[in-house]
Amino acid sequence: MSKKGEISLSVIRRLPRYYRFIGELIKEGTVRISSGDLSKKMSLTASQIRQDLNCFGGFGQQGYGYNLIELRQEIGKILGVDKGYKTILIGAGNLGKAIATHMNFSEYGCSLAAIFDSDKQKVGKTAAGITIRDIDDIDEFAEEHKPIIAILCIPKASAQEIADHLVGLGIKAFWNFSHYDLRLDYSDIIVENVHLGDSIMLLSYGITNS
Amino acid sequence: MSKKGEISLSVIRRLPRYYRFIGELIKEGTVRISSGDLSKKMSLTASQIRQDLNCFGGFGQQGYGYNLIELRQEIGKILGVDKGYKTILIGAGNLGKAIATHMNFSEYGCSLAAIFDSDKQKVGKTAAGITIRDIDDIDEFAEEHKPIIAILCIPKASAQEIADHLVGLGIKAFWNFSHYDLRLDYSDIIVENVHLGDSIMLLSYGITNS
DNA sequence: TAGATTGTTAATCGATTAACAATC
DNA sequence: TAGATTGTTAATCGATTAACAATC
Repeated sequence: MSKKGEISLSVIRRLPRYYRFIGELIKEGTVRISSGDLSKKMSLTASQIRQDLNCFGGFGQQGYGYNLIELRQEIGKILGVDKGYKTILIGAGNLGKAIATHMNFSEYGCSLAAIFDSDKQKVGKTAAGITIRDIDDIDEFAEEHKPIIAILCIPKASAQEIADHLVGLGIKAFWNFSHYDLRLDYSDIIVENVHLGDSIMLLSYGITNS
Repeated sequence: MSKKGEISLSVIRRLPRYYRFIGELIKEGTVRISSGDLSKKMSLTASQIRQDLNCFGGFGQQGYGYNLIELRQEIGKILGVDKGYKTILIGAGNLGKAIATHMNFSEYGCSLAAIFDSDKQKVGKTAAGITIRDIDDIDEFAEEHKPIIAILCIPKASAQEIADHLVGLGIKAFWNFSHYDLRLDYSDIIVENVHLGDSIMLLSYGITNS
C-alpha cells in the first residue's frame, strides 16, 4: 500500500476524474466498458487509461473490458472514499460557509466535524447545520476528536501560522483556500492548495490570447 | 500575439502563480530578483523560471536579474488582468453567492456584471451588492451588455444545456463549478472546469496511501 | 475456436533540467 | 574590467502513445 514514489502524481490526479465518470456510467445502467469506449467519453487515449489503471492492478479482463461496479470499488478504495476522515473547517466567511454547505463530504472520504472562526460575532451561529466554534477552543477540540484534515478558508496573513499550529495538533492534510501557497516543512503533511484566482485568470489569458 | 500552439499549457498554468509571487515581493518592497532567488521562493528550478519567462520575451537583464515591477506588468499584460472582461454568474446558491462575494474579480481581468438564477424566490434579492436576475431575462441582458465570461454554479444536469445556450449568446469562456466536465465542440471556447470534489479527494488519497 | 480487449513492453513525444556562451 | 545572471541550446528525464503478445 505504501511503496513510496511508485505512482506518479499525474496518474493520481486523474483518479478522481475516473471515479466520477465511472460513477456516472453506473448510474446510467452501464455494466462494463472497454478502455477504448471510456477513452472517447473522457477525451483520453485508451492506452493511457490502461496504463493508469494498471498502476494499481489488473482490474480488467481481456476480451471483455472493465466491470464498472468492480472498477469503481477499486478506485474508491485507492482514493479512500469510504474513510470518512474527520475534517475541520477554519474560517466561516462566505467561502467557508459555502464549502461547508455545498460539499458532500462523505462522498469524498471526509466528514465535517467542526467549524471554527476567530470572529466572536460568528461563534455560536451555525453553518451547514454545524455550530461555529471559537478558534480558541480548537486545542481542546482536537485533543478530544483527533481531526486529521483541515480546510483553510482564512486570509493569507494567518494561513501559515494557523497551519503550523494545526500540524502540532495532529492535522495530517490541508485543503487550503487561503490566498497563500502553503508549504509545510513537515514532509508527511499533505497539502492541496486551491487558488481560485489562478484558475479564473486562465480564462482572461485564454480570451486575451486567442 | 496569437501564434497558435506556441506556448505549452504547462507554462501558461504557471503564469498566475508567478504573477502572485511577484506581486507579493513587490509589496514587501523588493525591487529586483534573480531566477535563482525566485526559484527558492517558489520551489521551482531557476532554469524553469528562465525558460518560462522567455516564452514571452526577454524580461530580464544579464548580471542583474528581473525588475519586479516590469515583470509583473509584462505577465499581467499576458494574462490580461487589466481587461475587465464582462462576466456573468449563473446560479445564486451557496457556492455562487460565495464566489460572487469572495472573488476580487477586477484583480483577475474580470468584472462581474450580473447574477442569474432560475429560482423566482431568489430573483430580486442581492448577492455581493448585485441584484439577482431571472435566468429568463438572460437573452435580453446578453444582447445589451455582451458579456463574454460565464461562471456556472449550477447543477450537473443543466450545465451542458445552459452552456450551449450561452455560447449562442456570445459567451467565449466558462468557469465551470458544476459537477460536470463541460466539453464544448466549439473550438474557440475556453473552459476551466473546477472540480472541488476531485481536489479534496486527493487529500483522502494522500492520507490513505501514506 | 475466433474475436475482443487487456496488460505490458517499446517508441515517441514533450517538459524539465543542466550547461554555457552572451552580455549587462 | 570582473562578477553576476540571463537567454538559449543541449541533455535528461518522465509521461504519453503505439504496438502487440497474452488471454479471456
